[in-house]
Amino acid sequence: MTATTHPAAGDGRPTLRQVAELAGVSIKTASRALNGDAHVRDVTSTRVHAAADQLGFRLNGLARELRRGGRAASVGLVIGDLANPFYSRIARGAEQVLRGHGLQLVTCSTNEDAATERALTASLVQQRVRALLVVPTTEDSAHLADEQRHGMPVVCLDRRPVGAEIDSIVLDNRRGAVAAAEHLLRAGHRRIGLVGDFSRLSTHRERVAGFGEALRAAGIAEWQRHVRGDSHDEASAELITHQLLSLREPPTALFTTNNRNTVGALRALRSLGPAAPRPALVGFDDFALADVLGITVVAHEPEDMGRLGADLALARAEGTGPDGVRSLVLPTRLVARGSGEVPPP
Amino acid sequence: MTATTHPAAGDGRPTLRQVAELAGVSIKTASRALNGDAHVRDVTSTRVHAAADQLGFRLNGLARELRRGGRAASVGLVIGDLANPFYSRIARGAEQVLRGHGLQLVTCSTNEDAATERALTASLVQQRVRALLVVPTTEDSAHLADEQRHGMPVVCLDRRPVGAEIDSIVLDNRRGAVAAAEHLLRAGHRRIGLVGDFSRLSTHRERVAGFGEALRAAGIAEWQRHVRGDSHDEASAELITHQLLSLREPPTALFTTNNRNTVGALRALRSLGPAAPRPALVGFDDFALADVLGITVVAHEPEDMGRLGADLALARAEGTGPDGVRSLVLPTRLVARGSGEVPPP
DNA sequence: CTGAAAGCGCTAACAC
DNA sequence: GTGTTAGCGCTTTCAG
Repeated sequence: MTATTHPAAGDGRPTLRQVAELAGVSIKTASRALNGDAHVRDVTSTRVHAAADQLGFRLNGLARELRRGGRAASVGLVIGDLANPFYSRIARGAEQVLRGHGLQLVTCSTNEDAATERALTASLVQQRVRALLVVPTTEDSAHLADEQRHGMPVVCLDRRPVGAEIDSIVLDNRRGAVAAAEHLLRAGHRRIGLVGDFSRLSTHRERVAGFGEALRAAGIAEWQRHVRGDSHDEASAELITHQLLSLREPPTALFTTNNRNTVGALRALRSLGPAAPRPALVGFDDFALADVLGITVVAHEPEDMGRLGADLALARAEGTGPDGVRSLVLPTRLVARGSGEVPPP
Repeated sequence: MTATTHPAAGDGRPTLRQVAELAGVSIKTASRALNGDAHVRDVTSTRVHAAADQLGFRLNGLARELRRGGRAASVGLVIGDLANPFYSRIARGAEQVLRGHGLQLVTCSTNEDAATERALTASLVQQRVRALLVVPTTEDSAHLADEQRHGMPVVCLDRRPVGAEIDSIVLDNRRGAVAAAEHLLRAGHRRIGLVGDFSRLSTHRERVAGFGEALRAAGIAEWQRHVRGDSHDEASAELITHQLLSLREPPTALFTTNNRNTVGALRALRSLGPAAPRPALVGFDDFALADVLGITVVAHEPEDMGRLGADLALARAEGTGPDGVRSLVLPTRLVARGSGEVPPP
């Protein structure tokens, strides 16, 4: 009595055993042949491959990886929204590196929700991804530190993990913001509005800090008057822009601190009509058609962040990473295209 | 002699056995408790959970899925380029559906290369994803049909599989193109240029067919004179636009058949300078800032394609799919924003 | 060069 | 309610 439990036969796929039987060899020889092991006679190998092709055999990666150490052939990427070009470019960069290692990328969008982030990372850990690339939603990265402590390599992208010793790759937000502010100051602006992201994000805080630094250095003590935060989508950026421009003394220039806020601001400016005076504009993050629209931006390469993040994460996974916590800071560059060079009226 | 082979101890993660030992129960009871099985006394369950938390235990998904039928808790998505918003919106839609089923999305970019597509799908099959969502690169979908024959659910998105009985979800390309062409004809244009994608793609062919249909119906026999193809990136679209506009009798209107070609054309138009006569423009695919730029487009919802594709693929995976091959065609709608309503000079 | 046996971590079946 | 046993499909000893 074989007592064969048939929980669900994979899919209709044959197993290595069936290939071995058809080829008239042991299961181990079949394995060796299909894995390109040198210690197999050519004739044998050929026969095994023929049998495999005939049956439509594919190694079961789950079984293989389980036996080889219980880790999946993939890496997890946890981001805010896959459809935001900033994130999808990070994903693209990571994917490139992973492909070179025969690994695949599992992408998850958090919608910037902390609970979702925790659920997704837990799920990825359960799936035993080789490493975790995370754009953390909140400043509470304790759960990431936890996973790391239990052996899961974690690299934070774009935003710094707070209160946790975790590798990170972020932009030089402060200097990028300084460059943007100085650019506008140089054009003669003294009242500059800032349309910012969620205040809890390190990116936002660093960009505001750089902005304030540059304005204070220019003798503008009341720089905070036109600083707004907590706009993470185009609609709210549009609204905030309208509000700023409706002030008694409206800003003559705007610094929008992410790509969605820049788009929202552009939408607000357009709705003013062609006659209205246009404030100067500099945006953080480059975006599609910024060149066509002539928008001056603080540009950087999200792909690099993804690539470097994947490199570092894989090094950690293989135990070849650097000692101590690594914190990379990537440069930005100001690209002048017209909108930031307009003088005040 | 226990002969314990230690190929690589997962990561540093404890196993279910260790949790069971610490809790003083059998491994099966531990399994039941952690899986929320009803047949466990509350006290026992609590003790098991406490032990699990203490050890930082996470079920090994690989082992679980292997035992439960050899399929991974994920679905593969094979697309041209993750960083193209059209594709990333598809991914977003698919992800939403999968999350509802506790599954994750493995995204792979082919760069529109046929060999890469084959390699990636093979790799996903080996990884035993539950289903495959593919935007096929070529018209040779034989390898996809193969996988399907061996039990892997496959759904083609955006482009029709050729010579293979595979489910697909595509846009109503013909009618979208007809709408675009008629819109331009209505504005008075008779010489309309088309900047198209790779000729091998069903999307391209259907869009050209609809375009030709509308122009012929308007009595324009020589409609093919200004039709160009094989432009899949912004740079080549820009070049082709320049060439079209440099003809002795240049088109007075343009139909760009995908988002990248529209952007390329816009770049070309901008470089003409503000004084030059602007051809009218209608683009296939909506895109960010099209509203701000006032570009008339044939719009549709890529997220829907991803969602419906995931729904169908999962239904197939669970054996609850419809009989026969399913071929869904999603509608498009023309959004007039100015660029398509300009009359000829 | 080839094979037999053991077991990765988990769950299904069937006892008790 | 709980435990025992077998085995998912593969690779890794170790023996020939």
